[in-house]
Amino acid sequence: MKVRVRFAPSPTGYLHIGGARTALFNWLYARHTGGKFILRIEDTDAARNSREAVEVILQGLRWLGLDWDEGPLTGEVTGPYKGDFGPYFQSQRQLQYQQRVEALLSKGLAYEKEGAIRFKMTREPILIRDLVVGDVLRPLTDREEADPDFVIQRSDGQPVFHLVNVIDDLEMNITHVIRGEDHLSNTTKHLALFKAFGVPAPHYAHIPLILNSDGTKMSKRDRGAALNTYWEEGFLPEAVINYLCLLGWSPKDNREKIPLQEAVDRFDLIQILRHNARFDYEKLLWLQGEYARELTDDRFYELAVAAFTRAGYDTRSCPLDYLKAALDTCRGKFRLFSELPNYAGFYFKDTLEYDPVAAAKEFTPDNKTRLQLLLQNLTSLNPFPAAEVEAKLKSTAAQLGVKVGVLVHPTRLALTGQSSGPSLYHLMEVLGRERTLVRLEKALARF
RNA sequence: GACCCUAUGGUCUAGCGGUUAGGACACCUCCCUUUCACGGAGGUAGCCCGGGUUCGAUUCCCGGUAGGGUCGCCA
Repeated sequence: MKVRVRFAPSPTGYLHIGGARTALFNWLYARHTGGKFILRIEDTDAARNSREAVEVILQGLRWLGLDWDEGPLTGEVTGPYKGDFGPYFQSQRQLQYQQRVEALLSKGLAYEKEGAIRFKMTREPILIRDLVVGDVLRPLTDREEADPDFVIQRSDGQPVFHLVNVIDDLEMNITHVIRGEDHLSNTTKHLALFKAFGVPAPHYAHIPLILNSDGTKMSKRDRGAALNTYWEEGFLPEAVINYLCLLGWSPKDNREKIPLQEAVDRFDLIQILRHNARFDYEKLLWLQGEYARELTDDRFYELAVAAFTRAGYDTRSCPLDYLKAALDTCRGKFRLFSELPNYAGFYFKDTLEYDPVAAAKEFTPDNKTRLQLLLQNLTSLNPFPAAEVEAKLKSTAAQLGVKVGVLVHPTRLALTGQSSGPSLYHLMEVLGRERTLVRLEKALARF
């Protein structure tokens, strides 16, 4: 039988990083097996339902490159979708749920109480055969012992999660349910429902959760919990995907950087680890740097401009040659695109603010004399290529009898306002003779 | 409270009935260098605890501890 897996998020207004990994593992398994990856929106709770909330999920998956074979095409609940098992919004499948509830009632497997419909739950322990966790025999808890049955339809007529989840998996012919381990205990309910419907249950694979770096549960407000913050901060989707692959799964060959296609080739459910993983932002950043260095020029420019725009810079109004030359000096020097405006904003500003700590250290009487000489020597340089600038800077240092660094640091501060940045000689070439001289003069006035 | 899952450096992990327990991130030192970053060379740091099985347990079993999860007319 062809593998059919699904990712079934609830539209809560954001896509949790753990949810993203669940989607990724489902997607990997579908692509690995040549099966189908289905997106289904669990919007049974009308209060949470909004088009925007669904769009957040769709955008997140699209950004990561996790394309779905069946599911909604827009966030509109009654909108277009692809696949033969739709609609893919639970709110649009009320009829199916009604019929199933009727069936259970007529078979005596469910009953009404105080307006709600309750399912007659088995009293016996249920065996869960999990592909990741192994065989789990789960008896009832003490509370369940006291009242084992559970509500499948609220008194207002709305079906409840456990019910709709099972019915949809059943009717969409889902073969493998890959979901967070937080559902492991609930699986007995689902197994009992499948049995009541007289159909075999899908295979289950409960994957461990992602925790905060301090080991606590990652909730909505925790740093890094919402997927959209990653693209807002300038992360690359390939870095995020790669990192997520590494949480709970390993290619087992001591490599960390895994091309997606290779993950697809090698992924399997039984290799998934059984313990929770803590989210390590630093390691994600490292992978980000790895991928950032490999970007094509065009993509690099595009992401860089987006970052500047987001930070309020109008880079589009400056000459393309200048823009590209400026960005070229930044390649490989930073990891997150959100760092870029601070790193290289000096290219696009008329007035610099000097880092006060660096200014106190570099804008000294001794350095004033030195920069004045440098300014004088540079004035004669025209044109202004990096190699010539470098030679001039070094000869000036020699003339002053100081190491090059002594001259470099105040010069960098004068030209960029900062104590670190792109290669000084190259950024001077990009700024050009005029800007460089003006900035040196302005800085000298501050001494 | 009951039930379930889990346990290799700070973090992600590889691994095994006998290994100098491997890799990566982070951290520290040094080299390279105009700063930063990259790169290169080193380094600190680990099998949760207690029993049992065994000639021998990090590895298998049991117990404890710790962490996580579930027990909703939330999903």
